[in-house]
Amino acid sequence: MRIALEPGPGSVPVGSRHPDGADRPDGTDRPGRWAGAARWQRLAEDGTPLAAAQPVPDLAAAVRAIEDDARRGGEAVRWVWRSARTYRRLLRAGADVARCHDVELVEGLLVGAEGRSGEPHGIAAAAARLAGRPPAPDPALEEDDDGAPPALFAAQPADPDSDPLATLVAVHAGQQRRLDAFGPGLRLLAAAESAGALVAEEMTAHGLPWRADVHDRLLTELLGPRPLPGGRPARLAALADEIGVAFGRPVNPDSPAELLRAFARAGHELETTRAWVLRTIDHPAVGPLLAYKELARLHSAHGWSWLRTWVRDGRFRPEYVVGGVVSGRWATRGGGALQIPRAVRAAVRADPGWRLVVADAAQLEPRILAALAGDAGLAHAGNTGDGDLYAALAADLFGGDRARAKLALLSAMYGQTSGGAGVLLARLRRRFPAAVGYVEDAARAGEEGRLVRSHLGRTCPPARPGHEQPAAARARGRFTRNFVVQATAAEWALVLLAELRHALRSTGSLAQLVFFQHDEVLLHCPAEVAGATAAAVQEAADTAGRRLFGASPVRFPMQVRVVGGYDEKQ
DNA sequence: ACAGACTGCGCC
DNA sequence: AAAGGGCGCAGTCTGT
Repeated sequence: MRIALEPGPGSVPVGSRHPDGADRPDGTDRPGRWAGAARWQRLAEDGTPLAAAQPVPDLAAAVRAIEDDARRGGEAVRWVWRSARTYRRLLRAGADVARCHDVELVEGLLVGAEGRSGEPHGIAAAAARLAGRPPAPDPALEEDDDGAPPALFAAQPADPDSDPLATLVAVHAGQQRRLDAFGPGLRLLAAAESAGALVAEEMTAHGLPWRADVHDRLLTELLGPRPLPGGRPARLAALADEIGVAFGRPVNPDSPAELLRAFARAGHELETTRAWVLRTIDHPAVGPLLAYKELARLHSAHGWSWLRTWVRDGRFRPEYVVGGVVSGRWATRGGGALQIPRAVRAAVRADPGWRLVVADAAQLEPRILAALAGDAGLAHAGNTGDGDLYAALAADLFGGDRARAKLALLSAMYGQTSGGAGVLLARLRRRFPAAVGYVEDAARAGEEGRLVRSHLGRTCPPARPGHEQPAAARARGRFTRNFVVQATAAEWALVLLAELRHALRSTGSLAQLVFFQHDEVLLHCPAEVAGATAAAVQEAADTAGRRLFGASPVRFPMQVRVVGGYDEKQ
């Protein structure tokens, strides 16, 4: 059964915060009541209403009751809501759910699949689309967390369709019909994307354990003592001085233009000041400049000001944007969560008595390609030896040179041909014609202006006009070539997350999903369940492989570490 | 003063 | 002949 849920304007969680206003140390809020005009309506699987809409006086308690009943063997429920903002509010009120249908995320998938990429996919636009009205640009659907109503409903009080619950129910039913027009893949993707939204909200609520004291110590070791706000750390100032001395006059190392002029005066005409270019020239400023660049980046991107902004009560809580990237990868808003540099990963530490389970999919993208293309040879290469696909490939085809094997494979998936990649690619093509042919077909589709789709049906947005020039067409080909692999890898990871979450919930595990980055998951769990948690991750990976590719021989091994700190090898 | 483009680099 | 996919972020530069 499904239940469409609309918290409605003005409903706010009451008493859900700790008395002092802070989150509880375990990252959860105290269960609270949810006052306001919440309503819900029971639906059949196809979205048809089974009963009249009902007001729900205490939403969080009501949701908890239904979920508890399902856990005890009652009917399973899939909650239908407008967006994960509803779930964020439920979580704060102390209610979590097993399954949902996220209307705005599904609308995004459908809009793309129907060849209308770029059209808005908020509920207002979805309702307009359903009614055959021109898709009005989405009003700012941003709604603050404490429940200010979105402008959408406030703006149309007289419209009978402005009943938010009725709109939700109608759009959801329409989505069920539209999903029928596509294969089962898109349905699976819709469910996985929705589950991903649950995971994302829960990960933000749990937070990634982050030791501010360790981070501060690392920064101090590398940069010198913490400077006054806005100030430049001692180590950076010293390096800037060294650079000035090397050039014979002060140069701002943060200004590429100044650096180019300074190098030109010294007889080095450079195109850019990228680090790999600087490494090729012989000048006394290069050493300190490279050191400066590395440390300046650490300071500005993940330094003390980042720490103060993003870490509270021992947790880093990035906001994940599910499906925020065209390929379906997640993005994050603020905090640079997907670019945590290795240099500060030691600050990610499990609580006392707890462990981190760090799991990443080994060589995910080539394995995805093998499965997508049905390339038995490449699948076999991934299953030989100790599971190192690149090493197997190297032994088989590249005289044991793992680096060249990796370059060849990545070139096939990214469209690179420089650096000798073209020759390696030719060798790869002869050995794995299905896999290489698959990405080359995708590249050709892009060059010819056609659309490509992921395995489950996420559709790449069409090229913008002006891509008729050869250079642009080739760029488009590289994009579509990569899209089919990256987007399918992203949906595999999404299904893994959904399966893992399901497994943890159904066993009552205390393990928490706390971080996700493309092909890597971090869990935080009591030490005594770390082994079981690690096993659950591999099981979820296997299940994800079967869900996407059925009986494919391709395996998806996870490299799992059970550690105290994110930087530890094991 | 502000916005947006550009540069360069972190992660996958 | 040459041709490297996807992001977010901070700082500089440019245009208004």
